[in-house]
Amino acid sequence: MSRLEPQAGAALVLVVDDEPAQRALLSYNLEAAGFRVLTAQDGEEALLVIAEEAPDVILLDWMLPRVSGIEVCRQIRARPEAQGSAVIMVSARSEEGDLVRGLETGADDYITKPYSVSELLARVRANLRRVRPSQSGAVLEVGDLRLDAQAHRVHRGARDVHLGPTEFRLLAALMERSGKVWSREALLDRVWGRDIYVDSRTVDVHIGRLRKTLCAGGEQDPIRTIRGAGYAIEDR
Amino acid sequence: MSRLEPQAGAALVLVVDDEPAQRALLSYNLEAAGFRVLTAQDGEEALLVIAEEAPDVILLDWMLPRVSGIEVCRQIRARPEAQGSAVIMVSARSEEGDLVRGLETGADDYITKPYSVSELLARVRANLRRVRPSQSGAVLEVGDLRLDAQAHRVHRGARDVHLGPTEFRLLAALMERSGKVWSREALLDRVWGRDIYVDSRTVDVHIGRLRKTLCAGGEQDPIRTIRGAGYAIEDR
DNA sequence: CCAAACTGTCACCGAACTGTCACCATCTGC
DNA sequence: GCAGATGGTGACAGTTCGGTGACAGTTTGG
Repeated sequence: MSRLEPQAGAALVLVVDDEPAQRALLSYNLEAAGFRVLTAQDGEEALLVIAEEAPDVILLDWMLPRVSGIEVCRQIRARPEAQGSAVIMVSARSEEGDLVRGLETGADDYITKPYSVSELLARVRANLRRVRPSQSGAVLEVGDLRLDAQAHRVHRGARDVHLGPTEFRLLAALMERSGKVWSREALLDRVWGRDIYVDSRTVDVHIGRLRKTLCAGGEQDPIRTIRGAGYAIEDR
Repeated sequence: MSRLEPQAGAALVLVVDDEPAQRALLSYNLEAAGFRVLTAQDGEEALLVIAEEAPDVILLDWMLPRVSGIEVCRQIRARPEAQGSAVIMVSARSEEGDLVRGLETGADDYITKPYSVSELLARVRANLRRVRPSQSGAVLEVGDLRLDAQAHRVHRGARDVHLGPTEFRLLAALMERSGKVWSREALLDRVWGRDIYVDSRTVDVHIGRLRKTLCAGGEQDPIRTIRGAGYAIEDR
């Protein structure tokens, strides 16, 4: 496996582990596979990072000092910003009770030590595929809309629709969670990136442009405006 | 665990296994946990069922006659109707290569035999939570009222109800604790926020508007006024 | 190097939403 | 039945919010 440069659009993985050596090992392997990696050494730090960066996948060590992993997991799941993240618990124990408790608490998956690098990466990718379908070349479908992330192509029914880069990412975000209401801030984060500063009204303008293009054939508007809250895309 | 009747809204699980005894065992346990269950004895039958019923979760045995589970998994993933399903591979072998191949092929999860019933159910539920987020959480229901916080949407029976932001939050508060009597002050706190000061009669006006909208189809008023105390919403 | 495509911001407008009031119907205790 | 308290509601005016055309700056592709 060759070393890849993490790109701006690469998936973001948060590693939560109290042992520096573990963090370094995981980070190294994940970065080598092209992921962007953040680390935290305890639950408290993890929650801070999550609030700021909204990682796509969270690797959470079971044995944390002070607060147990399961408790951290529960806290993470209680945060609205973390709804879009997948949580993978990492544990030295393979006792079934732990597994069950972990999953019931809201973890999405579970890896038992010792694990191989390929298993780790497979798990991370499998979860990523679920949480961020558009980042893994999947084809998203909502109603008569089809978005092929790999081919960078959008169809409305039989019609081929051309979108600019921003509108494309915007539509991909909306379609990834159809029905979910995205606030303007969440969309800015997701589509424009965390550190870019643009006026939140800019989202409106792009939504307008997106609507115009999507409905150029006289179709019904698939984007719903929720006054005071944001936008959502919907099947009907 | 007591035996539950599978309800109309219950999640649908497809069990694919060639051994009748296995199918029966899995079906029994899943049904006992309240799931609706379908079965198929090979990949071909599975694909037929998937096309017709679009199950939420598919439990796929690795060792199938004629066509291997991994091949079936690939075929399932190729079907657009199966995009909304989670695939859990069930295997007797725990070799890592299989796991990796399974996940890379598009399986969402993996259970190794022997597994316990609680592990099975935990896995199914965890995957369900991902695939059908609305079936496990943010939806409030009281009588024929349904409020989906994620989608910011309200239904009265089959009718789609449109509410303004304030009415939406007001209804959400009432529904969150159905039966509880909310004083005007408590509602002001909860819906308008602690530091905003508005006349407490304003609550009355919004309750009135809410009632009008909720009963626009001639339905019964779901909001009860408790003279001298406040308001409550109720199932009846 | 130029034209076309794409972006972000602004200003303006209409629609939606809000809070308050006045007036009336009910209810409560006496 | 009466007076006072309580709750329902239509009207209204002020405010906020979202849609959109215009425009200028920037990037892209040939």
